[in-house]
Amino acid sequence: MAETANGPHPGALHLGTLPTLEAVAAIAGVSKSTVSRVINDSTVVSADAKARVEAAIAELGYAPNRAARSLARRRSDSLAVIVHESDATLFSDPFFGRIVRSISQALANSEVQLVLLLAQTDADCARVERYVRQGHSDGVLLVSAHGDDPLAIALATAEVPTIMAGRPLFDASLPYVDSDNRTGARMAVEHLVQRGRGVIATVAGPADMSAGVDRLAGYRDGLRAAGANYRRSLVEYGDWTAESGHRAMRALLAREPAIDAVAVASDLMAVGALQALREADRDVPGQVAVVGFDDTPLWSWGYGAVPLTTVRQPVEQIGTEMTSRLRDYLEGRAPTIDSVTLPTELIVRQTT
Amino acid sequence: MAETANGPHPGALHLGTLPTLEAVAAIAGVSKSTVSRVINDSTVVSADAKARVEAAIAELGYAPNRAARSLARRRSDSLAVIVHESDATLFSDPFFGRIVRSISQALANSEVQLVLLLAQTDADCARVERYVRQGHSDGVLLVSAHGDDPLAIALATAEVPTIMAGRPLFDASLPYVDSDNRTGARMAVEHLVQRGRGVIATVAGPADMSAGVDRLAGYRDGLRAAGANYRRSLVEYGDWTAESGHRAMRALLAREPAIDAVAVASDLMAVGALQALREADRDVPGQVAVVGFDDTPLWSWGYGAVPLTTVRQPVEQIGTEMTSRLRDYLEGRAPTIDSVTLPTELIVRQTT
DNA sequence: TCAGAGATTGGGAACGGTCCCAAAGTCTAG
DNA sequence: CTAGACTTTGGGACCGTTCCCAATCTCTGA
Repeated sequence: MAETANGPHPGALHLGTLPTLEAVAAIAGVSKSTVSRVINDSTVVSADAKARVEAAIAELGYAPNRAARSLARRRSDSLAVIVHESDATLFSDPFFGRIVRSISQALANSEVQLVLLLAQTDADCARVERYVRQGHSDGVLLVSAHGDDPLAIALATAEVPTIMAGRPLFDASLPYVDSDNRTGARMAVEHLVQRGRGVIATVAGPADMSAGVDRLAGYRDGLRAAGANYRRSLVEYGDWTAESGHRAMRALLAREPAIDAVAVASDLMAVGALQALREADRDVPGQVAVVGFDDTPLWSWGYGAVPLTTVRQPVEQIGTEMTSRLRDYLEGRAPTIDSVTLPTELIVRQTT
Repeated sequence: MAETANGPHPGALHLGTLPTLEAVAAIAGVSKSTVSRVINDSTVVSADAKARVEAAIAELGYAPNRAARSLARRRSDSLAVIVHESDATLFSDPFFGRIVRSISQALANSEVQLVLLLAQTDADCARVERYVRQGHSDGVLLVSAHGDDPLAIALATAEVPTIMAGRPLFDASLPYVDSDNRTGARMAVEHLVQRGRGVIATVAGPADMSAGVDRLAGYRDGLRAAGANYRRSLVEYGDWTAESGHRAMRALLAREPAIDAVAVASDLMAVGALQALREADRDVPGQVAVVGFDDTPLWSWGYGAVPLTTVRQPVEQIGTEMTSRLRDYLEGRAPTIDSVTLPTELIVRQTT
């Protein structure tokens, strides 16, 4: 440490030679202030001065120093994307990747940086919370696996503008962007009813996550709407993994062999369920119809099975919507951050 | 813009109240310099002063302002992770997520931020290059899908310390961390030979990516080592997707129905190949043995098929190794960034 | 002709750290 | 007792912006 502090820093050598605002001012023959005005699109600059400054900027390849700007503006021009998946279970779930990618894209043509913070252990959470609390980023996009995320609660009490992906279960007053899980699940059941299925089961998600809870509620809505013949609900819970879907489907078949349809709360669990059905020699969709949820690109195509009928949720749109809402607030275009629920859509393929 | 510049910035309100180094100094009854020394672990501070400063820091909940520190140190304390996947094909590949996650973890208990930059279009690339060139981050971790990535070439010529995931095909002088694809593929073939297979084909990756090229070379190495009976190589190319694996496997079967083993250059392509074999009524591993490559957690477990024998590459280790090598250089612990090739490992499951 | 309004511009004090340099204090050896 | 070395401390310039304030310049209308 002492060594690097004294000697020149090898990786920072090129930084010293970067052009500054002063240099631009000197070349353009104006003051720092004027250059600053041009950079920040202030209208009170004469066309002449503006042209000279722009020429100088182009000549030098100047770009403002972020650190200096942040310091003066007292704003970091960066947003923290916190991904909290305490469980390695969700490792293979492309949901996180898709969300992060869409946030990144939404930020692409702005000056705002995306600082990615992954939290898995409790120690990570504490570190992340400290980081955010210290005002190192202007706002937070929280992508959490959990309905009762302690991190969410912490951020809700801190004064950091935050928006979540997915409705928090504990009703903090944190704004969120979610997809309409309940209606989506209801549509899935209605579709199964229309196909003439009589005994409709479900593999539900965890009861401590809003996506799990809402999709189960939608399943029940669907049964209720279908009338007296559908009064009996058949529920087994999974944890989003394919194995859990496999296990749940076996349990359902054991409980009620007459099942002729199942609404599964995620595509990945549906993959497991399909495997269980194959092992039980049930033809899909001949004997049992299956609907998934998510429309995960790969799995929905049905490798190792028939292309999956599923409910699509607009994952990318969740990311872009989160980003724009947070930025609208930060940049004063909106007085508050409001929650929103985006529509889901039934995609009929070959398992129903 | 003018509006937010004049009025108070809603999202930045809390920033104004954060404790500063001066405040700490005042409370501890020492100078700014001394506080700075304590923060930066300078040894030339008396135990007494150090204790007082630490007490003051704890009392105020002080943390240094990143922007101010960056400005003074002329260093950003952030690393850019650039993910360049020009092709949405690779969308579902968890490789990128795993790499990013491991980099993040490697950075977890340091003060270094991870700034994520995703590039898909050419415009993205240009923007990313500009960003990096301007010295906004101390170094770059480049995770690229392409062997001849223009971004890589640009960074190689720029003076930004950079390390790549995967050997670049064009031999820029960029350092990289890669896994030993060639040896891995050879081990796969040797294993098939040991199992008594006689006609061993391969589904290769793209010829313009080092992973594709190296794994194909390893396949050929394996055949050559197996002797005269194995002189004939059977190659079809895929593009890492399951569909392409499916297509390639069908083509191989058409060319040579006597195939009794196939080394596939990725697990995902192996999933497609397995599907093709199932459609062709070949029993796996009875009639045809299959080896994949990657050991992708989900697919290797064999949903919709038998658990896949495969070659494991240490994806997470690639991420941590990239990070530590880059940091060793940046912090003056290493004079240069050296490339390294990490060992791969054959994981025998049930498809061979 | 000239006051006053409006449009431009420049000067310079922050912003919150780092780090060079010199001053003050402490100790050892001659 | 004191020069010289070493340890510890404080002062203050500087990093590259932003933005407030005052100065200058131009133009209009009485």
